[in-house]
Amino acid sequence: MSGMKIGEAAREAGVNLDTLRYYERRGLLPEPPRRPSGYRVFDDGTVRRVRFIKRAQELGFTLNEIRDLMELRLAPEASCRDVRDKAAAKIASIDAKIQQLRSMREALEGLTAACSGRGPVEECPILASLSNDP
Amino acid sequence: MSGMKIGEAAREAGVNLDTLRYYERRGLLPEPPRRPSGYRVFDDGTVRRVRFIKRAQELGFTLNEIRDLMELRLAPEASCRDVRDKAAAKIASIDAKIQQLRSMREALEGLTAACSGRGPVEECPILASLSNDP
DNA sequence: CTTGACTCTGGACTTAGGTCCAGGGTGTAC
DNA sequence: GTACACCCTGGACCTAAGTCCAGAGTCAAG
Repeated sequence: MSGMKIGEAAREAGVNLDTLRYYERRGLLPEPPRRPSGYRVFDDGTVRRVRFIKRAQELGFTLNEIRDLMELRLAPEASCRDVRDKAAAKIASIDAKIQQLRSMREALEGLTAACSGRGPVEECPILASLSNDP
Repeated sequence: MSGMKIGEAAREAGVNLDTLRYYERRGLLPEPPRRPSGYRVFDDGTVRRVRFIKRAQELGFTLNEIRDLMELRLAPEASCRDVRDKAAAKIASIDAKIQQLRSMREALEGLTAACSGRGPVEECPILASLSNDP
């Protein structure tokens, strides 16, 4: 279905209509043609593009990274390897974040293990441990 | 060393001096006494309190959660169990975040495995997979 | 007494990704 | 011929945790 107004395009893509205008400002969507009234006219390609963005976001890419990824599609000299490299870098940064969360988890686990859950808050070993200099 | 001005207290605590004023506004630090000139006067207790905040942040607590945690210390009816429950809830939310990152990682891993790294970007299976409807 | 370092306030700015609003104009179904 | 849904713009607002700034006042050493 081609030639949609912004409301319909937003419904099709599953986003708020302000999000479409925001993506346009951010350079993630091309400036759409306009009707004489100034109304934007969207086509299926744009809707698919928005869904691409949403899926990439679910994989942890930021909007800037997604814009780079999409610009790669237009670069004649870009290779499949460029895309794979970006994906690999993203995997590495996800791994780093997981590691950080694990060590936070471990520290918290250690604290709760020391706490019986009984007694007044003044004797809580968790608070005590946070209060004492390391 | 008691009776510090804000600059020294900030150095002692290892934070920016604006951070101390910000914590005061956010209710994480009590309003300090003032000299006749209006200068804040900090004591060691405040410096320790800031270090407490910083350590709790490293464990993934937000400033609001830390404020709740510290208010617990003043509540006469609060028990050690309340603190342990908050820590346990934080562990659960860390676990949830790790799970989400894992599934992102897995999806990305699947995509890069499908990509040889050779060929032009038009044939990239990663971009193709992001472009196609799920 | 002057110089330089320090402090005060209120408010603006940052990153990321949007959402919402007011005050207009447009389109169309009845 | 009008009621109602839709669209436009620019800018304000949101969360989180600060950082920075201008313009004014204070303090300490030499």
